[in-house]
Amino acid sequence: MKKILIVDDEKDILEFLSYNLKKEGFSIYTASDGSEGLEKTKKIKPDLIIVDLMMPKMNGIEMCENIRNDKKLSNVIILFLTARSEDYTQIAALDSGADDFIKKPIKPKLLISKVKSIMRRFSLNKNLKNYIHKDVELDIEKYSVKIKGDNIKLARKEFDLLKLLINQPGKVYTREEILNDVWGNDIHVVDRTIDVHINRLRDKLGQKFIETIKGIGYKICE
Amino acid sequence: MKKILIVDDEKDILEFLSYNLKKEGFSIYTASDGSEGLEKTKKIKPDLIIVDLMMPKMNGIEMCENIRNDKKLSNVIILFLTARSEDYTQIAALDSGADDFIKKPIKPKLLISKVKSIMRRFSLNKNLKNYIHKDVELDIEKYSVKIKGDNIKLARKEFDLLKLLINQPGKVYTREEILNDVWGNDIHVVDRTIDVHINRLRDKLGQKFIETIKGIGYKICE
DNA sequence: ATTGAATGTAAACAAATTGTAAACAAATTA
DNA sequence: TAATTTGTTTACAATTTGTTTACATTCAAT
Repeated sequence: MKKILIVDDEKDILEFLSYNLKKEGFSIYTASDGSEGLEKTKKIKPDLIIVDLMMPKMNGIEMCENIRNDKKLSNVIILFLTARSEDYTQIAALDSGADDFIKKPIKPKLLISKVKSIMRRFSLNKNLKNYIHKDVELDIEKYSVKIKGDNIKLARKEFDLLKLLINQPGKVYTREEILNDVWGNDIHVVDRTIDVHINRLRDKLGQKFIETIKGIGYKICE
Repeated sequence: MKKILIVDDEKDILEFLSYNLKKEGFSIYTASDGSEGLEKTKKIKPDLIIVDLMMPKMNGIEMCENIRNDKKLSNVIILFLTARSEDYTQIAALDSGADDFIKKPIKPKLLISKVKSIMRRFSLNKNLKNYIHKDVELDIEKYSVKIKGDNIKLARKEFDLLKLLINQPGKVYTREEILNDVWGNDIHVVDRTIDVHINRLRDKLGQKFIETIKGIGYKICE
């Protein structure tokens, strides 16, 4: 289910947006200022953020810039809420990294169709995501892996395995999960095979990158 | 005088674009949704259409498809307005016949130079596009390839294959993608054929120009 | 500390993928 | 039509990748 983070200092607006978007089946998270918004963005990794331009403390623009400067977060979509009186010229000049704008007062129907259409289009190229964790960077489209900027070579199974694990660093993947994801439908392979590939990954990525959880499976160290 | 039709549901953006383009001497027409845009396209026959991808009702892509399917209108140039972080090389809009993209937030100077340059390009020649990567230069119109300025001769399939790959150096193209793009609709060819052509390309362009990603496909080295 | 299950690891082997040359077919050109 | 170029298939070699196995090591529970 798609996650949406809403950042606004006005409770009314938070509730209004939450209500309308929940109804459409999104999972909604909220924050009441920019710094809280940034924190939650890192923790929750939402698919889309709706943020008010005018907030006390860290404002929306700052938050937006912070997110765009963080490679790990750079895939998120950001929509700005703007006051009616602000004209497009001013907003365009900001160039803070927002994807689009929604004008107050917010009309539910418009909001929802806007959110849905942008989600739809972004989800089309979702499988072209890049993952970055610690020194390791992997580019799905280029099938390339970098450590501290240097390219290394992974075999296909190694790449697929890493791609799965790095999806959620810290999450333990059981052997069963791994087999289902990496080896797919009819698995005609002993599960110890995984261990060997993990081993080879460790040789290439460093021994401490992947942790063994005895009796359960493997995970990428946070 | 060149006619431009702008299609967007947001009044602000319509005004913003109108103002900036009128100043440059274009005649501007506007529409606020896809269906109105389609109507006006038929009536006015603009030289260029700027359309927002994010619209409720008939969206930009639909409108674009409608226009491209109408032979009488098919010469018009279409520019899409897209959200900032969308990867425009991937979105479906490309297939629907868009010619180029403008990212939000729109900066007046960029907008104008883009509009002018694309008008110029199209008035000269419809699809004159050249690719240059490293020492290799290919001229689509002349069907010619140069290495360090020296002409070399490629067979047609070799040229088409190179043209595809060089589109996005670094991106891995699977055999399936290559077959679809280079061999087209009904493919009656074994995919090993690709290997042979890759091989011949390597003979002519140097061994290190194209890289094999085992189990996946081929890509041009960055 | 002992024990036993789980995991690490190297080596051997199997399978898959790709490189390459050669033969032939199809298309193009003279 | 003949000659030449281009495209395709095929066979086999070379290489890479994937899997299993056997044995070593680790770890946690007793």
